[in-house]
Amino acid sequence: MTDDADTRARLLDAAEELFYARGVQAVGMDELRAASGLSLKRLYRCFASKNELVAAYLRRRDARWRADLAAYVTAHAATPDAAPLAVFDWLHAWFAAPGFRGCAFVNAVGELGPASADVTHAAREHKRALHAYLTGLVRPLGVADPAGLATQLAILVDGAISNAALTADPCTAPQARAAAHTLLTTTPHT
Amino acid sequence: MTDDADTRARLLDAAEELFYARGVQAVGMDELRAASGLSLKRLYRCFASKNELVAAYLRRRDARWRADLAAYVTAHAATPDAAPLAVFDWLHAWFAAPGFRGCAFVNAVGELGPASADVTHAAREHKRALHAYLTGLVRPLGVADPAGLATQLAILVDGAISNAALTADPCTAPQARAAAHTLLTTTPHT
DNA sequence: TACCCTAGAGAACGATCGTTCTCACCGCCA
DNA sequence: TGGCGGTGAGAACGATCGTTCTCTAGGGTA
Repeated sequence: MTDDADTRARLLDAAEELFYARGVQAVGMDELRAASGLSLKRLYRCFASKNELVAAYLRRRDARWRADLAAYVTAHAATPDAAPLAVFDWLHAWFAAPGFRGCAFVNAVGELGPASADVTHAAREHKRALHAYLTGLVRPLGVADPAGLATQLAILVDGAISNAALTADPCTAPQARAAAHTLLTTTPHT
Repeated sequence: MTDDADTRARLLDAAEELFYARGVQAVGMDELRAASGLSLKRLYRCFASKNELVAAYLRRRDARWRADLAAYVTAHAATPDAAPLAVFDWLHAWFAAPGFRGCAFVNAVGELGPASADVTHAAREHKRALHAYLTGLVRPLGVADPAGLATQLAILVDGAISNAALTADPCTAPQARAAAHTLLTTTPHT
């Protein structure tokens, strides 16, 4: 058995679950070995170091998080106007889900921050991609400044996540949704 | 010399600088000893464990952070209407300050989270106090739902902090301020 | 059957962690 | 002057970390 895609997936599954639930530094490589069922040798053949594994964990989580969000929005938004608000409905469900513990990228940067350039880069890429997605959602609405409005929505998204993580109250999401609704209806149109 | 207030202050100064800059787990007790100039014995007489020191660091940072914010707002807000917006001007200056690295409480909870009840409690108290402060700022404006509006403003504050921390762009603050302005002017009044 | 390459299990390693202990030393009261 | 309680400096301790190494076992090929 070489380090094929299935092996990587199993390892990343274990890494995501443990890293997100307890933080990066609180999870040791031996625990990852036990959770993934792999041997240490294969683990280190997939990722040469813990840093690489952490970076891969963040990259995959970014892709999956945004794919889940986009799938929900396209499934639940009947009209283009409803799409930006559906983002906050998805957040509401996420906040209430067991194991929710805030933004994995904010947590990772707060924990490792300046010590790991890979983590900082992955987090920055995540936020940039989210902003681009939100810009795409508001552009069809014919607003005057899609990028600026997307930035304001992104601030609401991040704020809702942080607030929900600290207060453990999922109802932060409806409040953020209401604020987004206000911003969307009062922003100037072309 | 006993563990008087000056000793505690020096230790907490060092702890705040190091914990905030590099994360809690990345800073060892020996480094705190070197940075504070205290001996390990006195250090452990002030705080019986690292956990207690971390909790004290967060409590003092909460008090100072909110005092600084309140002082700025009272000094720079000419009218009650300007007060909530002044919050975001203060954030703007903070984001641009050297060493800014996001919300200390979000970072600490993300790093230690479920493993430390004291940290979670301190962070929750911080957010609760901020919400109470914002409620006090919007109440004189005669809005219909001061607490709800304060929650929305708190979401903007947290979102601006997270965004600025990840993107290293202080201009998140003006965008959050603009969003706050929209919310303030369109909220129903009594 | 004999050989060899690889994999798994886990011991080993050096570093570092939080915490405690040792020990020489100093100011203080009798 | 002579003990004495408390101090600072740092060694020591057990635990745990990320990473590497050893050793054994097994399966494919000639």
